Amino acid sequence: MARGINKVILVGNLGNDPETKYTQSGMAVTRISLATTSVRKDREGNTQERTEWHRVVFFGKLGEIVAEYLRKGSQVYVEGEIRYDKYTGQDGQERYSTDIVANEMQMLGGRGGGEGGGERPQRSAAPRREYGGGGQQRNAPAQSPQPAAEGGFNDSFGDDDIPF
Amino acid sequence: MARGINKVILVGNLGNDPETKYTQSGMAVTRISLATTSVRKDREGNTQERTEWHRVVFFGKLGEIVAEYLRKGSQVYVEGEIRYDKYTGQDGQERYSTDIVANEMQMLGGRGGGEGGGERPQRSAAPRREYGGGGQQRNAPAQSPQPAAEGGFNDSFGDDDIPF
Amino acid sequence: MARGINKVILVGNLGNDPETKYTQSGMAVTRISLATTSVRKDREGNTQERTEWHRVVFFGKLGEIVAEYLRKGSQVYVEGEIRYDKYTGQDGQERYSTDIVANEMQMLGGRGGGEGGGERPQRSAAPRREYGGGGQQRNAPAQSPQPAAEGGFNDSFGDDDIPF
Amino acid sequence: MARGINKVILVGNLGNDPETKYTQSGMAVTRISLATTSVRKDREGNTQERTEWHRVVFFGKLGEIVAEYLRKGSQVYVEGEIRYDKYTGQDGQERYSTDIVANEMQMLGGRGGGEGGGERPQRSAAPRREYGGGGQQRNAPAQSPQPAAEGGFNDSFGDDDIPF
DNA sequence: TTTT
DNA sequence: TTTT
Repeated sequence: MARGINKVILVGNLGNDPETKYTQSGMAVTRISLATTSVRKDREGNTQERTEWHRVVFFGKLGEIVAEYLRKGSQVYVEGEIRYDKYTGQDGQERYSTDIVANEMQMLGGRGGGEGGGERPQRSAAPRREYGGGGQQRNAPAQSPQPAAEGGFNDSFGDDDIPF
Repeated sequence: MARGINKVILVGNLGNDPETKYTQSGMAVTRISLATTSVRKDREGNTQERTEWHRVVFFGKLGEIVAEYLRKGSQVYVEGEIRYDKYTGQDGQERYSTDIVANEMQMLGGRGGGEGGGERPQRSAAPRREYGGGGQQRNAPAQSPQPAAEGGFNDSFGDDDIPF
Repeated sequence: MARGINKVILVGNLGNDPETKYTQSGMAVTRISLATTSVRKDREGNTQERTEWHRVVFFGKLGEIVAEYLRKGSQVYVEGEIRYDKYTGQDGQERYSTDIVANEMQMLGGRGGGEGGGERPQRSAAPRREYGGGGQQRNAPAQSPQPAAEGGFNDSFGDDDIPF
Repeated sequence: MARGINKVILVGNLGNDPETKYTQSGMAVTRISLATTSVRKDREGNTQERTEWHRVVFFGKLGEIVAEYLRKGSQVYVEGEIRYDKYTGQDGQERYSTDIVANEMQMLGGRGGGEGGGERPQRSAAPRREYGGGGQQRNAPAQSPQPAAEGGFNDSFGDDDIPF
């Protein structure tokens, strides 16, 4: 029963390799620093460039995938939500941090990115979701404005099962 | 291993009450017609208004919630993906349809909307996702730019469990 | 020549009335505090609720509209980008802040929100965009709440002008 | 005074080279066919893959940029809105089409994509956006007669001018 | 700290 | 600080 939408969509490049730690229960928690640069013209007509560095955190399976496939320089699509935290530093001072808690990730560009591991294939990841739930299979070819069409997709329920 | 992002975000009002049918396996499939109106100025400076009517479909539990809580006139936030289908009409002609397959929904405005059922409380719904997975509980107060802070939130793993 | 996408979409309620100040050049800068609440189940099955308070800032005309139409309690859709700032406090300490710089806003729910000014009509606002740019006008027929399709829209260029 | 949000975010690859035509008034109208592939597991645990082919249209300056920099195979981020159209075919039959009218585009992967033109640098494009709206006049960079997008940063006012 |  |  959420009240509100808190959604972030980022496309950017990693400033460093991902850093992964594990919780006591063994869950991966991977962090990346993601740059997004935007450009605008100021009132004098000069080009102004500004880069934001996002702290993005991936939990669980997603964290493992990020750790394995992303590297410094990798370009990535991330979807998640903003989380603001307050904590007390070692000096007793209150500090604030802002993180993007990712729930979807997609590698871009077809190459892993920077240096090593570049041979990784492009892939994406998100929490599994089951579609449909009905009976037999249907073959509903995708609409393709192009000659060659895509193969059928399975709605997981047969034609007779479709109520519309 | 998806290749691509196909994401739709809509905020609009229902043109009619939702229509629900059930698959043979008992899964709800609820459809709504959702209006979004945009306004632009043409080059003559005249205001141009245009309404798009989106066919949105909700499966399973989400379909049941939509059927129960939304009515003609209800304002709603919908997130989903575009699905293009091709089928053959009774006249043997090929036809195309475009649907938004919803995976998240949130009622807006606090009132159900139109006529009946208006007493429904505001609520939202999306496929359950489990967060974290670690051990004990932590109390990580939300960052509040203001004096009074938010109560703790449970990351499902204790402080000692947090690797950062 | 931007490199990256930095996009935030929020739906939430104002915790207080908007606060507006003006730059020396007379531009409005309006700030709101926007709450989004999410709910998840922890691994024990307990419902966990957490509210994020977003600092959202609106510049210029958008800032004026927000100041005029939104109130404490108002529900609103906001689109913008994340901006991280670092500054030095009066105590000489470095501090960080995170803001959502809004570029689109839409009032939700049909009522202004909280207390006064509730009689405001629902409206939205965003930087004006010109559509089309071509020749004559087309007719923009009424909308049918039904079948997916749309009647004509005014593309600001005549049918003969449409290259497809 | 829009009522509603109609937003589409796509990341995909072009199935063919872009096709550009010009209106009588000389505005570019460029179309691409963009593939997004998603994967899900059906209830039998089998992997199901489905590709949607989106018809995306870019007007004005954005259309020119797409025509120049994108090629078959290029990976691209697109933001826009859904537009449903109804028209009458040569056979007198009513037909429907669905287009994504883009207002923002960003090339991904650093390489143009498929075959020729691969040497193009990565870049992005969106209609210029002016921030603010206050006092004197700012320099308003040329506007493309087209869609439009959002605001952004570029505070265009000095530090002393910032009221927060 | 990335990327161009 | 909102909202439910």
